[in-house]
Amino acid sequence: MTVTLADVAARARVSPATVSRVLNGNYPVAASTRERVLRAVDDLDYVLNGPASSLAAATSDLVGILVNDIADPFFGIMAGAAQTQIGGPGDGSGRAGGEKLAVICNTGGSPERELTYLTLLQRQRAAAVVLTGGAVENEAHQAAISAKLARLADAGTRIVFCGRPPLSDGNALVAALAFDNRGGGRRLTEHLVALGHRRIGYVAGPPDRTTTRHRLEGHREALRGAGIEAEPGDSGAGDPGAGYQERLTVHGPYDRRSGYEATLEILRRAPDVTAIAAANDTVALGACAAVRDRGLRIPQDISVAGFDDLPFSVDAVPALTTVRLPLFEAGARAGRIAMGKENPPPGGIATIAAELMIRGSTAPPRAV
Amino acid sequence: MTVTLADVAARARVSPATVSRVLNGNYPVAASTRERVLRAVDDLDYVLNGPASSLAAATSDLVGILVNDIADPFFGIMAGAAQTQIGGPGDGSGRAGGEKLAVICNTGGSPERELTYLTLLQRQRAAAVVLTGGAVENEAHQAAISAKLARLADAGTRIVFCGRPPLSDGNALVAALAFDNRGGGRRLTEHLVALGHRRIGYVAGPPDRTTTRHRLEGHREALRGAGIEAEPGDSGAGDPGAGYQERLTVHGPYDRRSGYEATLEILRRAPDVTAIAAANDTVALGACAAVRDRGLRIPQDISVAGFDDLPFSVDAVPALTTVRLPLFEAGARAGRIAMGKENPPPGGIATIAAELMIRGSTAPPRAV
DNA sequence: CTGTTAGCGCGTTCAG
DNA sequence: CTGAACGCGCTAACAG
Repeated sequence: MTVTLADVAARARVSPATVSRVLNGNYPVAASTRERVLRAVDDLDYVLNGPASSLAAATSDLVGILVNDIADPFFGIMAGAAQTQIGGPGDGSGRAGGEKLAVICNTGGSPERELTYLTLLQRQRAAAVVLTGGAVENEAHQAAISAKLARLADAGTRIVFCGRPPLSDGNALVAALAFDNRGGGRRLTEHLVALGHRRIGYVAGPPDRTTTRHRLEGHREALRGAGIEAEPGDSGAGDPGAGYQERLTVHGPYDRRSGYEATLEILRRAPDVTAIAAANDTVALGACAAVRDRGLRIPQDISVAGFDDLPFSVDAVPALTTVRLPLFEAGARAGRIAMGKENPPPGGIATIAAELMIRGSTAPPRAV
Repeated sequence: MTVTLADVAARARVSPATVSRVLNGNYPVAASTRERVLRAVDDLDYVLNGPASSLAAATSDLVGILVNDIADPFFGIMAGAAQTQIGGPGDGSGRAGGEKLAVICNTGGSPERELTYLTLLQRQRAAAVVLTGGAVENEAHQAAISAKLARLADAGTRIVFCGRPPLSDGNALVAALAFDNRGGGRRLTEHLVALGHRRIGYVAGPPDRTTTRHRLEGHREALRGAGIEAEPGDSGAGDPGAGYQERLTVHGPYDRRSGYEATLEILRRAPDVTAIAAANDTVALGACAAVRDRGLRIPQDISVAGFDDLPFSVDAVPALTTVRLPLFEAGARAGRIAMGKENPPPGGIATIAAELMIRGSTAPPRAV
């Protein structure tokens, strides 16, 4: 029923080996022969059997791209960018030549699913794997992932991190493009402090993520630098032992709803905050909604800032002050490294700068 | 170097066939034997060779999900939802049992790349393919796609459309979940008309997309129903032969920038419009920005409406009136159909309702 | 319930 | 430059 290499060979009056050689193109074949073969391919509408080919060659043309949440443009942009470098433009014939099949796998942020996908990719003998976004900070999982990646690399799969810090165990088989989340977080809060803010709420991401931790650390660093850290809350409210900044930090998932609720909570705990920094733009949007629903104006009553500079942030009203991450560029670069089109950064690790984008959602606090 | 099924068999003191049977789970095996085999698998850290398995079984566990633009949450949400139904939750071991590998392929809206991906998926002997979003309306491409899909279906690949109208040639091998774009577009404009708007600008999507056409047709239908269609523009401006509504419609890509520029253009052509309907929410955001940059207020001076009800629309200020599409539900259902967990709709085609969401961005026009 | 026997369709030697 | 033979690792009949 299905047409095989042998059928093509028969029609082109050559041996199967010759057909294979034309198709893979990495072997000298007489022009006239190649012509005949290609005609036969088209005539018969032949499509290479991927599994058979991969089995014989011991490699496949699959490249995996792992993301935490594909519905989030943060990942969509990186993954799409990586795919542009991997999928190849095609030759327009739909015949599919040497292209790789770049495939995006949605882990939902679950380390188990991440491992499962890696195994699936390993099973397919993937040519490369790109892991995007922050990692979960759990020693057992980190170790499991690291071991799995080592085995993949061992089998010839190229591994690239994108927007993800290098493995803590210093696995050198992996090229890593890490975002400067800490620096970005620091500069953002420094900006707020420079405006005159002293009481700044922070809506953090899920507690066990590297991204969350780094951004929060940057925030705290800036506060400390301004001598704000130790400032006590009005004693009598909140946990006695908890510092003011601790009370002003609320963790939650990276979504709008979390930003909304965390902001209400912060406003409840400390009605005198003059600014809210959010872990990312999506969360910031929720924060804005909460601020407005409480009858407060942005930025006159409260400043709000985000992180990532996703496309919609400029359309918030007022436009969101945020930290720009070059998601597309980073994704594309990761894709190129995965394809071997570009060399990994020296030392295997590159830190990608984060740029402060000052817009309308932040302003000096009301006169105290 | 790499451990094979035979190695596992040797260690478990059974035949390769038995190992295969416990791994695939679809054949009776004594509990004690299975136990031994699984232990051997873990001991040896064995990972099934996907290509070999696919070759022998003549099917793979790959499921493709084609999207036009993965950076757009419209597709991200559907694709992510589909993947939840396909990837399976995993058993937490990272060992990867019978799960399918759901992979997202980004076509960039290009029919060539769509074809290429289909070929790649065909080459991999994919178990199923889900095509999401509007199709390009070009007869040659439609025919090519249809032929390719027929061949895929023929080889046992299940095909599901999600948010995409059925093939015009009535290819019955495909299950289609189509959005009621026309009905949604109609109801949206009816809402504007009911508010009292008569001069309504329309920012349409790319001209050759089914989604674009259907939404625009719904819009025109509503105008016609209200007897607005024939209303002439002030003669002397614009193409002599063009009707008023034609002049008020500007096409462009489904992105923010296009919404911005198209809206400026509409405002230039017809400064007296009182409402702008956009082809989708992203475009509507750009339209809002343009309206504001022209010094006009929403909705007092101009009403703006979107389409899709993406998560951020409720956070626009004022919140965006739009048409809600159940993207997640549709994606999940498509995923289930692709997996054979749910039967295709009767006749192979289901139309999914679109719900009008009235929010703050639309209001009656200023007193005329 | 388990072992044995054949291929699945292709890439890659090795000769010519 | 081309053809013939072999085997990649696994599943699917068959037997037992």
